[in-house]
Amino acid sequence: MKNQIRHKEISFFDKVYQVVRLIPKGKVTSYGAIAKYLGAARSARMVGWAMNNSHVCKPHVPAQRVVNRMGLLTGKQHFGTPNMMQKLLENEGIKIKDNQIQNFEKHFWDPSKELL
DNA sequence: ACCATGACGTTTC
DNA sequence: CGAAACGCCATGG
Repeated sequence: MKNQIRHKEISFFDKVYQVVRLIPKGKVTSYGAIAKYLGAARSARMVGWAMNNSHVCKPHVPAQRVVNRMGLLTGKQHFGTPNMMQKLLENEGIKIKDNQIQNFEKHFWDPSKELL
């Protein structure tokens, strides 16, 4: 992949990574919210795909804080071990049951609102 | 340029 | 209420 900045333009993926890094500890957001913040509300799939490539990203991308709109840990399988994502979130004070984040709205962090 | 992929989201059945 | 079908769009081959 092109990866990083070949010219001056920043890739869609890189934008996603930056937003994900801005998610406060103990907070979570959805792919759609990130996509919306990036101006591509209908590109939620791209956000998820960007996370798939997040493993090539330099620092640690807290992809565990990014879930689908229902607060479901859909991408936990991509953390190497199936329980890694849940454990990371629980370590931040988030309760999860059956891959579902409890009090999802309470932990939800909307970049287009909070970050502004 | 065309086709396949994808950690989503909405609608439909 | 759950599963499937569609839509959506950036990226790679």
